[in-house]
Amino acid sequence: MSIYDSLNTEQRKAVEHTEGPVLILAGAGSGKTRVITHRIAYLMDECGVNPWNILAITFTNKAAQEMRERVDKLIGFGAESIWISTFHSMCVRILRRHIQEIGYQTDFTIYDTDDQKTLMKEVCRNLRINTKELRERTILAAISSAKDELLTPRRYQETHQYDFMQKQIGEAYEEYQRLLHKNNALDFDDLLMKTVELFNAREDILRNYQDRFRYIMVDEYQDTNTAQFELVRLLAGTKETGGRNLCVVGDDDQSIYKFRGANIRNILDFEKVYPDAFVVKLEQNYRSTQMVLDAANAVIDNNRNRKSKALWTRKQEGSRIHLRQFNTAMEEASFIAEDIERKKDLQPSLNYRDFAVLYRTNAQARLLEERLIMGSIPYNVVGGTNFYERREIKDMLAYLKVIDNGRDDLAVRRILNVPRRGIGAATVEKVSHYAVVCGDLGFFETLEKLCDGPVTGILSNAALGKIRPFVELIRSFRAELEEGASLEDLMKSIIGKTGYEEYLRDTEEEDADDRLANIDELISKIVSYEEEAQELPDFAEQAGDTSLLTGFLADVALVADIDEMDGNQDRVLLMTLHSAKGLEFPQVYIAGLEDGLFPGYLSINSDDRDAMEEERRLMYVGITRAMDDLTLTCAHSRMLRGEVQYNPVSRFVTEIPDELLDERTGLPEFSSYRTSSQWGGASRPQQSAYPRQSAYRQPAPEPPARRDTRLKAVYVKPHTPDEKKPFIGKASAGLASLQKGMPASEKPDYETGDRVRHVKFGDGTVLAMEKGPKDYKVTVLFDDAGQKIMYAAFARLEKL
DNA sequence: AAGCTATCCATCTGC
DNA sequence: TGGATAGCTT
Repeated sequence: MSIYDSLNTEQRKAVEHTEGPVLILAGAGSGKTRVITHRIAYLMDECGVNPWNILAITFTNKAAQEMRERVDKLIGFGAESIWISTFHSMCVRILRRHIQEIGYQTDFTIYDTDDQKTLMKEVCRNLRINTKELRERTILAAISSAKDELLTPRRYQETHQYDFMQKQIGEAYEEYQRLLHKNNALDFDDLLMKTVELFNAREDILRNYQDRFRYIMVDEYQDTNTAQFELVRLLAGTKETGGRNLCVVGDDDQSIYKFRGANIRNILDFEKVYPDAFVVKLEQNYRSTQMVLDAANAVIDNNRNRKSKALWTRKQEGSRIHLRQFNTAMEEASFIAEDIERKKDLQPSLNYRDFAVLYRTNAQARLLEERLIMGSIPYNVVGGTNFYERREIKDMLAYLKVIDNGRDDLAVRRILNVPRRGIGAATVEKVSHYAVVCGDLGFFETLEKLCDGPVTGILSNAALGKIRPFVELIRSFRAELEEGASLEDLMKSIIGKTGYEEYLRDTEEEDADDRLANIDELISKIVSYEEEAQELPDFAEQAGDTSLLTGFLADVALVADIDEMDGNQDRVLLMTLHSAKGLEFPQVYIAGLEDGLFPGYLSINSDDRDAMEEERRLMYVGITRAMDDLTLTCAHSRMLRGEVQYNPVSRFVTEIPDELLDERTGLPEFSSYRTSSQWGGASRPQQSAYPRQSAYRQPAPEPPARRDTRLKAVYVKPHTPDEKKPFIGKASAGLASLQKGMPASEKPDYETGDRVRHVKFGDGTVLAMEKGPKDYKVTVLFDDAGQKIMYAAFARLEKL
């Protein structure tokens, strides 16, 4: 009996067809990851392929990690030498070794969306672009699409010279690239484009990688853009070079990233580019009930531009799709919270982690959060405000960036006056001007020159007196690093020497504790990065000849929201439909199903019919996340940007045949909804008289009274360390007060003197515990790692 | 230099 | 609604 016996016929074909181009059209839940992992195992076990000759590209770091684990389980050895990574981290690895060939330094930094915006502001200032008429974001979007299509500034200008605005964009693009280069920085799109550029410039380097990656697999192929396609095409090579052993896996029905450059033609035309491609369709679904699949098929059937396929399952028919409509978004949110509890009561085997609530826009999370908190239901929100986008984290990272790459002007300017050093805009202006005069020196370099050299007449002595300590400070950090300080030590030194903690406490007493906790969290991320790097045999190879710090900063720049998701905690998960791709849950809610919200008004008003088709694919992705039970909800009115909006029921709901939708069991007051005219099966929602009053005037069902106490009991259960994350994102700042009352800040089950265990630091003794406003601050003396002060909620200490 | 208020205006989705 | 920013005050 072999590991391949568990595969179905089609899966097995896909696994065993190892040579030449292969296209696997894998419907949702058709065991795609199984196929890829088994294929890798097959290559190594049966075909004698070396693990280091295999490259597998996934969409997220999380997927990469999971794939490595699964391959590891399958073959037991050698999996660590396979390249499994995302496009972006693969490009970073390659560029770290070779980017000097195309004129950058190997310790380049990566700019995130925020940095891009800051840089673009400077571009617009330099070029006197009126940002009222042409917004930075518009320019950035245009540049991003250009890069996705591998258009250089020059090529862009050649093809966009007739329209004034496009001409301006062309110039902005050129200037933007100049500044990026000056800062030795790349943006996300550059990572791909520069790698292609490198391969085109240096055939020998390309040949090198072609020789190395004899077998290439690309997951989520429907979401690749032109640059990614080109990259893969180059690496796969020809029969002579590289071998063309390229296997792509995807589902055109799940292509949902057009807005970020994904080109659905990549998958639709794969057979045109590779006429000899072997094509396999995986249509058997192992995830969902027939009812869910029927709904998904019915919806996606309205799309014209697709390869036809139909999912089927051997799973039971399942219960019908639940559809609930409410007056307001508040009621909708309440219902979801209550329904989760109701289902758990009905089916005690269900855990919180079996539930996911999906929505179109991150803004919807807020209301849902509020109601979940009110119901004491533990949850996590995926995404929204990324951890690394928080101000205090960006400040810390900026220090690290300046220490690492003195040419990153943005970072220097960010921290120059943080904490306050009395260095203001006037001084910055003078310094940047002088930098230009000196022939485009870096900002920090200029500061150094002003401090060290006998330059006079630029800055007042008062200003110099403020700048000098800053320059010295950065130099001292660099010295520490050179003398072998760990990144952890460095971070602590930064906090200590800058007085960042006091700065936070002085300026924003309100959430200073949250922010400090975030910084603690950053430190523990650094610690685990350092540990992992030490364990990794080929770290040096990955990093080129750059430092640990450079590596850490790059890693940080490339984390996606979904990478941070922890599915192991017993919590309901809230996330956008986009983030949900690739995941599955027994119980799924899709909220906010209203025309104007989902599909969004932009796609409704768009001339491009494909915009609507993309929304529909998103709906398809949402539906197919459900294993057993799917609940669709919508509201007549919801508050959007400060005003109440009235939207008709989503057209996607009406695309689901009546017989797949349930009777409103248990909630009789809702049964009238379905009988109103707009719920008539396939008929389009009449965009008619909103708001409609009479039929919908019923209050949200009251929660059963007993619920609260019972829940709290669950919540506090000692073996369920369901701590709230101390940080409260911008998006949910208003929830902070609600959360304060939560049992989350319950006293930990250990006390001073107890022995405890930490995931990273090992065992230790609690020296002190101090109650902060939201959480306990615990001081622990670890046997190996020394003394640490941490927040109880983060530390996740386990009493021994 | 830094903190405050008034005013504008907009954002879907994310590496 | 709330964030970003311009312009004002101290």
